[in-house]
Amino acid sequence: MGQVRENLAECSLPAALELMGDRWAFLILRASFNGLHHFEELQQELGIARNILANRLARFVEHGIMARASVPEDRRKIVYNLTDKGFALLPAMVALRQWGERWETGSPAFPILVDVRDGRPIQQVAVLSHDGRALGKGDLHWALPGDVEEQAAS
Amino acid sequence: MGQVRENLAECSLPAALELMGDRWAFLILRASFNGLHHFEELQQELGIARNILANRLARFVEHGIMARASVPEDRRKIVYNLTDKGFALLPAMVALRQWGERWETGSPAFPILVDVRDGRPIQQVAVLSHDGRALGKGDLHWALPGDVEEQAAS
DNA sequence: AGAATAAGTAGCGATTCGCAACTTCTTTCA
DNA sequence: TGAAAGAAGTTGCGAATCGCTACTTATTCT
Repeated sequence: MGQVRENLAECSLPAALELMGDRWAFLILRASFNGLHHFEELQQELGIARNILANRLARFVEHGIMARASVPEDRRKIVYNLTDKGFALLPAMVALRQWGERWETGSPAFPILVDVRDGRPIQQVAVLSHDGRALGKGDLHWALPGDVEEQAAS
Repeated sequence: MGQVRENLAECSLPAALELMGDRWAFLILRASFNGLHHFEELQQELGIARNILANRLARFVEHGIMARASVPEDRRKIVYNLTDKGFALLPAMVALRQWGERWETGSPAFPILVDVRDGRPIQQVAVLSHDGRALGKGDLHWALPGDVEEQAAS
């Protein structure tokens, strides 16, 4: 861990943070995941300023994590829905939320996410090895292309 | 999904975002995870403004995700190290990075994280059911306290 | 002693945030 | 059918934050 100095500029983390790296992005995402799809709903529930919300929604649409559609039955209304790309942020959001529960609020914070099939709570989001072991502080290191292919072949 | 309207105010996500919800927080965290522990190292590698970096490090220390210590051998130097609380943000960081790789940059972005035991790459960070199935778009819903205890007893 | 290094701090212009009021289009209601 | 209300923004403006550069302080090297 830490032997390889990653080139920070070419990494995908900055790209992700450009979109999601502000105080509202994940909250909007979660609200949408929670069934809020209209501008006014989001604005009132989150308490976000209207211009900021408008700006974020536009950026989300621009970046393809939300789709904007007007409602035929009521042409005043606009529906914002998560795309697959937007839904793919769920693990990051859940990880952040679980971290907050464990280390900040301390409480399990209902309602919780459960598997719809058996109603059981989801696991802690974790970094797992290829065979499913949870990897902790000393279990990880950075590898360059050559190293990995070599190991995969063995 | 979305039937239960979560009380957004009492959730732990805002608490997490208060600390990590800006463009630099996760980048500093990753740099630290990557073996950068000094002010000047972080500043030069990330290209972050000095006052902002100082401010973020102070906040991280204040919130207990980093520990600040002076180096006995060279008393000019200060070492910043991740605490367990800070390390616990790794799943969120990796999830974000993997999302960026998959949906933004498109490339696997070396170096990659591998299991130190067998050198194999880590899995995709995902939301898993109690028995380890990856849960997707339609596989989740929100549950209130009563629902969950009921299911757990069965 | 003098120069260099590490870790900040201070000043200041530029950007972003957040609040409140206003606009536009559409729907409902009397 | 005309007036009021609802939905989705937009605009203006003061406050806070960001980012760049220069400066400070303490320590170490030569």
